[in-house]
Parts: sequence; C-alpha cells; structure tokens
Amino acid sequence: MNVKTAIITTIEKTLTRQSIDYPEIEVEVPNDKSHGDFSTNIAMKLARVLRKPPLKIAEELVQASDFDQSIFTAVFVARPGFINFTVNKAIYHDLIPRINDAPSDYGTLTIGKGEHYNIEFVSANPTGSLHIGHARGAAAGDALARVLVKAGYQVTKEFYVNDGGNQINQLAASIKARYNQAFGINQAVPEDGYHGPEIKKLADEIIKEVGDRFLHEEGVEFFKAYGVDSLLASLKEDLAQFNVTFDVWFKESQLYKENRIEETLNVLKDRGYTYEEDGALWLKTSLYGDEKDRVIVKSDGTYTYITPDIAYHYDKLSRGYTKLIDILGGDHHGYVPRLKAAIAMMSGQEEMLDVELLQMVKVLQDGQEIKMSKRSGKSITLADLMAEVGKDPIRYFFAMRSLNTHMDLDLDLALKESNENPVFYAQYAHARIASLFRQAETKGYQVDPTLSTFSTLNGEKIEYLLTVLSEYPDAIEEAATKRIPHKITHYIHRLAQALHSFYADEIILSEDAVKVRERLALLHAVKAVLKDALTLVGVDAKERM
RNA sequence: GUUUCGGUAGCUCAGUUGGAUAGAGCAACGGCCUUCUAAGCCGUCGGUCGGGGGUUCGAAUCCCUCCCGGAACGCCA
Repeated sequence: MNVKTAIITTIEKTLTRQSIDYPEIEVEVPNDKSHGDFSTNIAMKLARVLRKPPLKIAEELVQASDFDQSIFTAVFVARPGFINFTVNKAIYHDLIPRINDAPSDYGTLTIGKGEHYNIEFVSANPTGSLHIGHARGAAAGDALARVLVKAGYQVTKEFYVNDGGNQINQLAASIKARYNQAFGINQAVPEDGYHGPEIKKLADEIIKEVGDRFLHEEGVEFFKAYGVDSLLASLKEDLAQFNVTFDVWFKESQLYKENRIEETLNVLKDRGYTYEEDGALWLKTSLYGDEKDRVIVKSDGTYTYITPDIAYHYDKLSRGYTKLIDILGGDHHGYVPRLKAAIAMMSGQEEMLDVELLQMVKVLQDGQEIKMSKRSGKSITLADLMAEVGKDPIRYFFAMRSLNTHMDLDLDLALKESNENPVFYAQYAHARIASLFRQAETKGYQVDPTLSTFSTLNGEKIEYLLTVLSEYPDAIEEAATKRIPHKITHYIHRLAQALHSFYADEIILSEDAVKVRERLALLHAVKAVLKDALTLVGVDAKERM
C-alpha cells in the first residue's frame, strides 16, 4: 500500500471529474511534523491556472475529494495553500511481516526493468598503490552500483586497466632504476616516473627471483609485465578488502592485441568523422559540442590518450548495455565533451554515456593540507588508511558525501575512531538490537518474525519507527534515479536515530508478553532494513560492538 | 583569459526541476546510567544561505553582475 499513490489518485479523480487541467501532482514528506505526514502543493500550482487564491482551491479540493478514511486520520489545509495529511500508522503494521519474511526484497524495486547499465570506476593505472582519491571513487562507484541493482537495474561493474600507454614504459624504467640502484649503480628514477615505495619493493622482489640478470639484459618487457601484474594484483587485493569487486577487468593492451583500435578508427573514418591535417588524423568532436576537434593519430603515427579509450568504449557499446556510466575524477572534466562526442558518433545516441565527476579530496592533518606528490611518491594510500581505521568508517564517510562536492578529509578525526564518526552510530543501532535479542532469549522470549497482527504498537516513538521503515523504498528510488548514494546514508541515520530514541524511551523486555512479542518482531524488521541499507554502502552490520 | 565544480551554523556537509519557521552530524552548554550495550537518550545555543541587483504571491534554489577558492584548458597520460 502506497500512501503517496493513494493521495495522487484521489486528487486526480476529483480534478478530472471537475474537468480541471492539472499539472503533475507532487506529494512530499514535510520537514515539520506539525504539517502532517504527507503534503501537496497542488492548490498553489493550480492558483495560476484557476486565478483563485490557493487557500480557497485547497479547501474546495479537500471538500470534493473522498480520501480513504482507513488510511487518513486527518486532511487539513494550511497557509498559504498546502493540503496536509496525517495517516493512521497502523497501516504500516503490514510492513513488519513483509520485511521479516523476505528481508532483502523490501525496498527492492523494478524501476530499472530491462535496463542493463555498465558502470566504470576507479580505473587506476597499475603504476602504484591506490590512494585516497581512488578510495572515494571506489566507495562512490560501488555504492551507486549496489543501489542501482537494488532498484532493479542489471549492472556490470568494470575497471579499465591502462596498461598500454607511455606510463607503462615509465613504470618499467622506474623499476629498472630501483633495480640498478640495489646493485649500487647510481641511476635516478626518471622525472616522470613513479617514485613510491611500492616500486622499490617490486625491484627487491625481482632481484630475489632473477638476481642480477638484468644488469646484462635490457629486460624492458619483463619489467613491464612484472610491474603491471603485481601492481594490479595488489590493487585488486586492496579493493577486495575495501569490499569492492568488479565484474570485468578490461585491459587496454587487449585492444592493441586484437587490433581493435584500428577497427574503431575505421568506423569513425567510414562515417566521415575524421580528417587529416598537419600530418595528423583529427576527430570532429566539435560537431557534438566539444570546443575544438581533437587529434586521434599523431603525426608520428602513434595514438593520443583518447584513441584507445574510444576503442574501449566502442567495445562496451558492442556488448549491448542500455547505458554507460563513467565515474571520473573532477580533474578530467575537460576530457568529458570529447569522449561524449566520440560515443555519440559511434552509438548514434548523445545520451548514451553518463559521466559522474568526483571532485578532489583535500586531506588535512594537524590542520594542514597534505599535498599528494607524484615526484616524491608521497601519498596516503588506501591500504594504510584501512589498516589504521578500518574499512567501514572510510566507506561510510565517502558514501555520505554527494559525488560532486569538494570535500575535506581530516585525518586526525578519521583516525580517532570516536563517535565523531557517524558510522558507529548506525552500526551500534544494529548491534543494539542483536544484543537485545540475545538478552530476550535468556529471559525466555522468542523472536517471532512471522507475527503479523499487532495491537500494542502505538505511541510516538514506535509510530515514528514505522514511518521511517515505510520510507525505505522511496529512499532507494531517489538514490538510484538521481544517482545520489548519499541518500542512503541519510536514511540509515534516520532509521538508527528512530531506533535509539525508541530504545531509550521504554524497557522493551517488560513483563507484558504480548507487548514484548510485538516489539521484538518490529525490531527484527528494523534490524533487517538497517543491515540491507548498510550493505548498499558496503558497510558491515555488526552483531556486537 | 576560457571552461568547470564549489562558497549554507565554530567545523564537515545536506537541501538547488521556486514553496511552510533553511536542516543534520560534530564541537559547545545543561540534564539522564543500582534496570535490555551511555559508541546512547532528552534539551539549549548557533545562520545577512559569498556580496549586490532583478524576475513574482513566494528565491538558498531561476536571471544578470561582482568577489573568493579548487580543477582543467597538449599531436601529455
């Protein structure tokens, strides 16, 4: 039973009967409890059309409409023209057995029916460790993917491995330099190379395996392959520990091997989107809103960065997804128009690719900003962070923020592991119920998840808890359609708050067996929804804390 | 200079297809543990929504303009 739908259809019926043309009827949950449980501003919208005071329209509308009295305990008009509704919270009792019967079904939607999304995120180069920026991408992309799945979309999560470009040559050269250094040869790591400690470690490993062999041989191919393989393996490991997995790991080198880039270029040439100038091949991206055309084959015959990336997206298109989503760092925003242009050329649809930009994370320590530096190899790695604070606070923290907001991460705060971190609040709510259940058992009470009729679930705290439970599907829908996974952490917080407030308000394991049984069934449902929502942002629901 | 993201409470952030008295967490302050986990609850304090104009019944939200900060502007990746 959906209350919003009931309101909308009732009003629609009235307006249609009166032959009034009406705009979309919006029903929302007011911020202020004194405005009821639901409200609509339709009378204000109609004021323009009907040329009558909104207050009067609202009153007449309420008079003429037949709102179901078993759902609504009050329908009232408020200045300047809102119609507010108070609902009988007993209608939410149905939710309890429904949730308890199939916990993961609750909030599961079908709005993505028939759609298959491909979502690409992180896609860090295999040239070093994952840092804090990648962590944000991983947390955001994974949460979004899970929310989309929950909303009924089919989703493929994908990681593009840049193992074909010039940066891999730099990687090999960097490892080689560290390798030589280990033998006392004074050779600096190239200026544009990779300076992190993980590169040194790799060189040491290689020496253990092959000794001084590459003092006499060039070994570039060996260093490339070894470096990419082992850095990729550790990326995967870090991500897995961060509770992020991918369905597809797509290697750029595969595009070269299978001649896919030439193939893609031919498609673009055949469709007349290219031309030659100054000895280079250009793509007419300005046709699709880019500020100028872009070179895709340089005059020396090599490709620019975007060329294999276009071929990669062409491959994704060929796999039949209905939508491609790329989650990119905000520093790539200038790259987006040309990529979208290329995809429009290949797919014939300008809206095929959605790009979600993540803004930079500013890291603070002792009140000072820590700058990442490629040259010194200094950066805060995901692995270090997880070792110090654990996966959950980091995931929750990133999931709390909207994707395209600039954000600050205060390390002193993050490392504190105190209640300043809101993830504990949510996990505690879940653990609290678990603890209560253990306690109930020792007192001889059974949690009965099949309980379906209730007579004692009333009072402000319980009704609020039921109301918040009822809002879960709406939260999922909004998070999925607007691509705002932080809606989920907001929901989690509201539910945890409702739980804590109720818990503090009364002794649940009282002497009244009926009351106890009904409350335990309610809490069983709350626990299940908390867990489901936490899972959407990749956070564990703990049984104990 | 152009493009782009941002500027909302002391701090970190929601709210931005125009709606009710602008919200939350943290911090601060005051209460609540002989009773199911106090990582909790209840309450208080806290705002010229960067500035200024405009549009209208109504603007944090739309338009114009200015100020401040991040980022991108390559036949680099």
